[in-house]
Amino acid sequence: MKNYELVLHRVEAELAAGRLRIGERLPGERVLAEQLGISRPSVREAVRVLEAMGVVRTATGSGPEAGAVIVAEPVSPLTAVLRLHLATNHLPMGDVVQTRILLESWAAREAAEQQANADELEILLDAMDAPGLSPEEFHRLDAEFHVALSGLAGNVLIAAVMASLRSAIHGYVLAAVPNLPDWEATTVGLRAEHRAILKAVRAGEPDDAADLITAHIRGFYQAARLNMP
Amino acid sequence: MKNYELVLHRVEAELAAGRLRIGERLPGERVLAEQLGISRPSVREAVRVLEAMGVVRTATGSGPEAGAVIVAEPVSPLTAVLRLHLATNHLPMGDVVQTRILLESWAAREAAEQQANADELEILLDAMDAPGLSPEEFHRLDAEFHVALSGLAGNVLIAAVMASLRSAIHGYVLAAVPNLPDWEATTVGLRAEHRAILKAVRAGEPDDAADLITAHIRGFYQAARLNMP
DNA sequence: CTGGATCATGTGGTCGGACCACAGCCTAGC
DNA sequence: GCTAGGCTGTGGTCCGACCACATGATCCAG
Repeated sequence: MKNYELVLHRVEAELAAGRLRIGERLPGERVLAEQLGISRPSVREAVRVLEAMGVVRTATGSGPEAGAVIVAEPVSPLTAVLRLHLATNHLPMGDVVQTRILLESWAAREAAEQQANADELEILLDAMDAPGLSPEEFHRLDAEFHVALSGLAGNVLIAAVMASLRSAIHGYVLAAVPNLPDWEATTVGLRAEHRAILKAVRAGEPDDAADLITAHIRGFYQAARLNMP
Repeated sequence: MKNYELVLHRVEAELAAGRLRIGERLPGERVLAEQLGISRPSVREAVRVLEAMGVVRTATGSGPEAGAVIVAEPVSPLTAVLRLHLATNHLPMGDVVQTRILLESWAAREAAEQQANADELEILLDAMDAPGLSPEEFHRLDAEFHVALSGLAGNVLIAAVMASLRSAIHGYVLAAVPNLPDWEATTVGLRAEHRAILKAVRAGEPDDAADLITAHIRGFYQAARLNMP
């Protein structure tokens, strides 16, 4: 058992027992080190891991905002894991796309069935109609649209995974933009597809919503020649 | 920019560029520290994060197995993230169950359509027929069956997520066993359902396979009173 | 008495150096 | 030629120190 794992187990146990809640602060690194009988560097390694896992947020200084504060931020660690494993080329892009299709078509179907409030989606689509958007800006709004749509289904795990997928592939998608024959024409098509998806969700047509978003995702990846399932 | 992030970015860049491949070793901590102009503790914090992310595996000693070796192990970090966030109670168990149903029914459907080789599943089911299995042993085999089934669809991301979900909830499921009215009777039912699922996959009946596994998962969580969607 | 400038305090961030345990390699001795 | 021992390089751990930062108490001037 490595020393820093003592801290990880301790924190996880206290979280599970409810003795540590979101918004509260971890004991100081020096205190933690003395309590567990280990050195401050070992504690720091554990805190770094917790930070990477989205469980704490560290800040210098004093006051209630400083120190290691318990948070619940599952998106950034999932993003980091996916990005790193995409970088190793042991996570095929095709599998990511397939997963997106599965999650998003489910979410669209659920959103349509629940007649979820889709006003936020419309704001994003309006923003995407602005002329002269750079590919980077356009894709960021596009990602926000897809993530927001996934969130409508009300499942925080699936929403987090979707947000992570989008963040992780952000760079790859932008790098593939030059593969597109005509960027302007592509945005026109994507915007129209988004509107159609929104319409289906609002109309309460689960099958239509799911089919439209499946075609939307598949179509883009084929056009951009990001290798496909 | 914190110092240890220098290492993370460096490693991710080298992975993406193909200069670091799986099985190769990271430079020694002392070397890395000097190359980046930072201290060894900072390097160590970064290595710990990479280890937690399943990108490297560290070992002491000398020889090709020692040091920080590049690996691709996405399951353990995903498991850790899910476990920690389950511990914070900001990840409802119901959402996890819903996600399982979505992923596993998809995987069962795919496996049935592809007529994937399901021999491994049968070995697991035979092992589950052994009399006198403890709930812990039974559930471990059960988890293996579900993960193996998810793997048949051939999507490494979905398989990794499924494996993580099972590992993360392992403890919670075992803790819920006392809620069951009759453990022995439950195992009889679960085994029969597993056989039915396997049969549907082998028969190439995607709809049946998906429906059976959905009912299988939902039924167990309702019986064990792990809160449901 | 009021208000702003200043310092004390406690936090994480970083560093250098030191020592240990471990595993493989290499060499000296048989 | 073979074996046993030491050598070397790896991560694992610790100590002590200093820095940067944000806060809040304190002090002094008005």
